[in-house]
Amino acid sequence: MNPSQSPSPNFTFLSDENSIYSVMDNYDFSNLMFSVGEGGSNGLIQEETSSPTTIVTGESGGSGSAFTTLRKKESTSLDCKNRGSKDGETKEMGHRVAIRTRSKIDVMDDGYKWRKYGKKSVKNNTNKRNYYKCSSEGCMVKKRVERDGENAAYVITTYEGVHNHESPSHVYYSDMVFDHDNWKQHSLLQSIQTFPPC
DNA sequence: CGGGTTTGACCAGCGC
DNA sequence: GCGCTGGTCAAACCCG
Repeated sequence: MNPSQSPSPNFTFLSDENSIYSVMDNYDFSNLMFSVGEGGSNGLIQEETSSPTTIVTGESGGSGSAFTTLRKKESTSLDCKNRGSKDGETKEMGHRVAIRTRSKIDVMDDGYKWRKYGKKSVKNNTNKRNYYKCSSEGCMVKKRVERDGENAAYVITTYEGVHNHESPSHVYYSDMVFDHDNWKQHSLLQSIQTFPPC
């Protein structure tokens, strides 16, 4: 991942700069924590306990994944288990990214069209967890959205899988709207944009 | 009428 | 083996 790269057109939060500014009022992306787990073993984690936003990416299935680290650290109900693993084997479940964001609204408009298919109350969280699938034909990307059980001001959005299509609101966002000195902020979008192809 | 949401039921994995 | 829990399904419902 290279923060200096031009952003991929595959992902956009919004359709224009004004919208970006407006969404930045709703999502607090400052001081975000960013971590990448490659194969579950070489995850890099930069901890900032006061971070209003947390991103964790990684391939599911690794026993030492960043997901696991986050889960242990924050005791959230974020599901990072490797369901389906057996005897050390890992089952291909696709790329996953978790974003913990202090937000006034529950569902981040990430440019893709989602269809809700489930809602469930989970342990250690009084708030319901919502399940979404990408409504694009043939795209199996899923996301889970839930309020942090410990701090309802935070929303945990977990993306699972990779889109095999471009965002319906296929619009390039401008680097201008981001503070280039804030590498982490830029990385937030980069991490989501760089989903590998299905 | 088509597409999205709601919600109870069902299933599979995991821990005890 | 059993109960708990998370994830998914699908029928009913809602809305534009």
